[in-house]
Amino acid sequence: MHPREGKRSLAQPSPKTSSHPAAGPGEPPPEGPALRVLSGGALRLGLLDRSLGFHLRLAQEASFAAFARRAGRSELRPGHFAALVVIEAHPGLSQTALGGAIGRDKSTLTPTLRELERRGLLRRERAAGDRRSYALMLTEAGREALATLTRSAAAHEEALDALVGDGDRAAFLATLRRLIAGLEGEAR
Amino acid sequence: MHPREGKRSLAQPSPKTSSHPAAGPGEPPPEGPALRVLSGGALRLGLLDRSLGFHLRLAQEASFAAFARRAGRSELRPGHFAALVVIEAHPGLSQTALGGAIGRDKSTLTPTLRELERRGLLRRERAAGDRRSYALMLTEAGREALATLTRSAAAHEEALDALVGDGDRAAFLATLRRLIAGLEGEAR
DNA sequence: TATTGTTATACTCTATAACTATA
DNA sequence: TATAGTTATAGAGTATAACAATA
Repeated sequence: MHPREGKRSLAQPSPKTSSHPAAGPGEPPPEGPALRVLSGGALRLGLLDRSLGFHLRLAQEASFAAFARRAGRSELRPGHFAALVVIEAHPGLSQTALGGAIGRDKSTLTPTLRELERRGLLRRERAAGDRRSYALMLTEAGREALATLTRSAAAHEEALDALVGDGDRAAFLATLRRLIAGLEGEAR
Repeated sequence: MHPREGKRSLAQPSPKTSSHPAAGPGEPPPEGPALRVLSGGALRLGLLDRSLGFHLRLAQEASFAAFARRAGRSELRPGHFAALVVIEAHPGLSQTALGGAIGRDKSTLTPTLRELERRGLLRRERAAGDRRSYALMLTEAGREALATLTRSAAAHEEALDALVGDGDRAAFLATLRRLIAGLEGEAR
């Protein structure tokens, strides 16, 4: 597929927003680069064969790829989708607040929001109390675009559920949440 | 921190190497952008709250971040680590083969390998039978650097194991593998 | 002074295309 | 002609810094 796919840019450890892990200078053995060696079955990697982190990485990439296949060719990229989701959930929020929610600097959102506005998917109104900020809200077209995207997402989720298995879904989700919470706690 | 951390670049659907999922034009709702809303606890996202794909994404990012914290400040980035791992496992392989294994174009590896060579971590010898290609192999320093990185990785794995729990580790890993295999199969 | 959003810049990662030297 | 590796170029995503308008 395309260039820039779901790679994970790993950078040095620096203080970033928060979520995106960037790889510090160290490096992410388990998550590291997208070693599809294991999955592809071409070459084998000793150490990584049993690594949870590595498999978590592969599973996430595979899931991401599968979603991308289903979503098809809309021109909405991930950043757009994220913005739509959060704005729908929190109509009226500011650009800075949105950035905080999805872990992006406000300057990063400027082109994204402008594009969504250009397409008529969102409206920006100067906030009543503070005329420096904009109150973001979806237009009807924006809600529709999000709904379409959401349907693709639902199909994707069904595929994941089928692979995980009904009996294991709850446990699997619980384990993921445990990892998320535990690792975030470790970070602080 | 630094700019560019571990972001995930999502691009449009174009023909890429292969593994990296890149987000097609559609978009990856679940995996999409790094919505740390859920985790951070700031805002809430309706639909994504129960999404396996989304949690997979968050868990992977958290794991990645945790690894980066442990790995510390070596100057080896993810791409470097990946190359070292694969070369150690397959001494003598060519640059093109390495690229295939980790899902990167050969042109992408040129600077990475040059850097590793410059640091004395790997040697490139013209292949005996085919003088167009190089046979890649780690130097003693390269093996040591990899060992250090591996130790960080091991500590990271222990942390993950602890969070997952002894009783669930096998099941969790099995589920991840099922997802990986199932989604890859779906791709073909 | 501090904050919101915009603009100008810069940087990483990755890719495609074209080029050189082999095959 | 086809392949290995290199170089040139491009593009996506993100960030920091500086600026204007507003608090």
